[in-house]
Amino acid sequence: MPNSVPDISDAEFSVLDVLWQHNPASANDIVEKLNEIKPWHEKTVKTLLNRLVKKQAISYEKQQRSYLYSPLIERESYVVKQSKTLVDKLFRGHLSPLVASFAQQSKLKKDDIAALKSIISDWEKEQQDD
Amino acid sequence: MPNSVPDISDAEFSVLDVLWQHNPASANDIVEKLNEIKPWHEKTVKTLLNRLVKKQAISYEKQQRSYLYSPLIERESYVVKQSKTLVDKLFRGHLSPLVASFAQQSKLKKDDIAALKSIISDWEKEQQDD
DNA sequence: AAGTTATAATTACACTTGTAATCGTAATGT
DNA sequence: ACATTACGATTACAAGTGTAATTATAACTT
Repeated sequence: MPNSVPDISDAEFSVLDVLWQHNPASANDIVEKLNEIKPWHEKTVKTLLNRLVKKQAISYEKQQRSYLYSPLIERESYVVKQSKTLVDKLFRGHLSPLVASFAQQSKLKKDDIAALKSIISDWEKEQQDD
Repeated sequence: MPNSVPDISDAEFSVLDVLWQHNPASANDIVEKLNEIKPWHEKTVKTLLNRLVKKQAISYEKQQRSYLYSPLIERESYVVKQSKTLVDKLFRGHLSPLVASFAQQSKLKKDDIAALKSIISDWEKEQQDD
């Protein structure tokens, strides 16, 4: 069975996101990195780490006195799951209305357009191959 | 100040989504409609309606003994806010990686592709106009 | 008018989340 | 060896959520 991704709260996600960037990492490494962004108390971060361990989202390995943490789930899996959940909920599974919404909000940049074109042409290429 | 959209839980969203489809509606109308999808007790739905009223997401109008509820926030506003939140969180504000992810998961249908092309050509047209 | 009933309002209660503080213990300094 | 400290583990506690049950009240029935 592929990747069953547990529910992860917003605060927990921020911790995970640091771990995805570099791992394994000690609690202190994570606290330091996080503090560039979030003014969270060390104790808070440790709580979040514990909860992530309980949820089996991360693992640790004892190293002397402290632990080295690593992600157990991949960012990709999480991203795919969350994206699908949102698109299903808001657009009944269809992606294009989301893109249209961004377009209407002028949230599309030339980079995005170029990327979209490339995605489309790849998609069309693959259609032929089948 | 434009639409300040309150935080809305998943269960509350389901109720709101029924109201967006047809309003105004009585609590019973909503319960009935919702029960096509969710096996929720009438009491549960009433609780959710109350919470939505408190959050100022919906309003009501007394009609004889019961109330008629209507949305106070537009679905569009909610959708825009949630979409932006997700894209900011997962893709640092860039939409195209989300589309790429869907493409990779084979979640793009011909309809989506056609819609995307149209969005792109509109976008390009507008660039000229400026 | 009194009893019954349909509604809304209030209360309940366990679980999750944000945000730590405190406790126990193993390592470190002196 | 003993005191201090640096960790992780346990506990805390209010707000939000899911999921109703109970209570108050206004309307309908007889």
